[in-house]
Amino acid sequence: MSDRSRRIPEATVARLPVYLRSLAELLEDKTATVSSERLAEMAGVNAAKVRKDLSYLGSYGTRGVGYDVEYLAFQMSRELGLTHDWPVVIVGAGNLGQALANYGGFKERGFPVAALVDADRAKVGQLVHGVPVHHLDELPVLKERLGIAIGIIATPAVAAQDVADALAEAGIGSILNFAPAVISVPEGTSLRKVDLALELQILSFYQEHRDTEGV
Amino acid sequence: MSDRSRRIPEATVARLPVYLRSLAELLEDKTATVSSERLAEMAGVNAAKVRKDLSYLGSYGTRGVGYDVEYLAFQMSRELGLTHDWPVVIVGAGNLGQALANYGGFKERGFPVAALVDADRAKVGQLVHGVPVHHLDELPVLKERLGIAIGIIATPAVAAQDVADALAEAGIGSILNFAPAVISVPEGTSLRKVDLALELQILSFYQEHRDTEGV
DNA sequence: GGTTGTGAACAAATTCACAGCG
DNA sequence: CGCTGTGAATTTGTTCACAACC
Repeated sequence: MSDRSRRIPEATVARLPVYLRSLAELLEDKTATVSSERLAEMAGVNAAKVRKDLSYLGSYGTRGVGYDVEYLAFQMSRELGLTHDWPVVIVGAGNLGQALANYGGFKERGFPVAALVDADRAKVGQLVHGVPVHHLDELPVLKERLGIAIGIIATPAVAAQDVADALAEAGIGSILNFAPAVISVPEGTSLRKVDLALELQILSFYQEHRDTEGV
Repeated sequence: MSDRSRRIPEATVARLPVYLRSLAELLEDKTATVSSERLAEMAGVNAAKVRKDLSYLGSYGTRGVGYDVEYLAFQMSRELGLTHDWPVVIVGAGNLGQALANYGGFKERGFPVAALVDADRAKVGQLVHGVPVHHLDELPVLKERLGIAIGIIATPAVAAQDVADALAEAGIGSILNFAPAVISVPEGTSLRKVDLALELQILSFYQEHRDTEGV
């Protein structure tokens, strides 16, 4: 019996994109099938974890053979909701927001930056790498017109909570927060955070404790 | 008995910077003491977790009163190795590398960008927001001269493993990888990763499964 | 009385190890 | 025979609940 029917654990969800990236590489190499061992090596985890993770999607492997790369990639894309693009809006047209708008990796992986938004009216109307800057108040309109489901917060920390409120208010149900601040969102809204300096602080800890601990 | 002597769990280490940020806010407000309850609220976790986490650092609280903000902040900074700056080198002077060099949050939190490095000799000698671009081969020299202990990989995915090798070779023991690739590092080197698009892919999953699951 | 610090209980995640199937 | 899929065992992380202490 497969685990397909059960809720997929968060830790597994966070690894699926890594597997998908590995599968994309295998597709480019025209590799037809892949073992859990090989996929584990590519994804930087162990084989048991790969098999357990994939079992949550369904029984898509063949014993004695491995997984069909193309079929598995398709099933995984479907599960992740990556069979179509997700236009995103970046809130905050400062340094970080502009840099993110310019970062090619988003569009490349299915998340085109459809709009930039800022509270500063002096910035409205500008084009940042081809993306127009709108006023924060335009969020609801932009959401409808451009089909935006994900908002990226790239403002200073003090503004982050207000922006999160505005995004939720506009009906944008997924938020990626780059501001170094803890924010709360309404029930039903998904929230993830990326804190660039925080990662360095964690490295600093292990650097300081190098003798006694690895990571 | 406190847990001070024991190894601090990874999950706890990852939260310490969040607490430290909250303590910094309290210091600005001239708040003298803080309860686990209040700190939990600020850090977006629950109070039991705060107390458990802090107990790994030592018994720095006072029953019936709470924690002395300044003293706790000091102890935490010391534990995290944040009592001095950590100059970093960014490898890759493309879009992402330049954006990161320009991101004020690093210097502000004790990680000044001391140098940029690139494999492309055409970029060498340029100044990016005041930071000079050197050739990749200069890594060992820069490491010694500038006291660099942390390297940030901001290259395309294909170059990431080579860069990681070069960083390790140069004796840089902590690596933060922004390239969307799995890389391996020698025993004793600390590695963390930030994959911008991956976070969006995770949000996409929960967006797609909105009816049945929250996050 | 109020709040910490921490064992004990619980939950989540990982790894083992092997039956089951191609 | 080879490799998946998965229960069971183990490890790691979280939460509870209360004794200890100010």
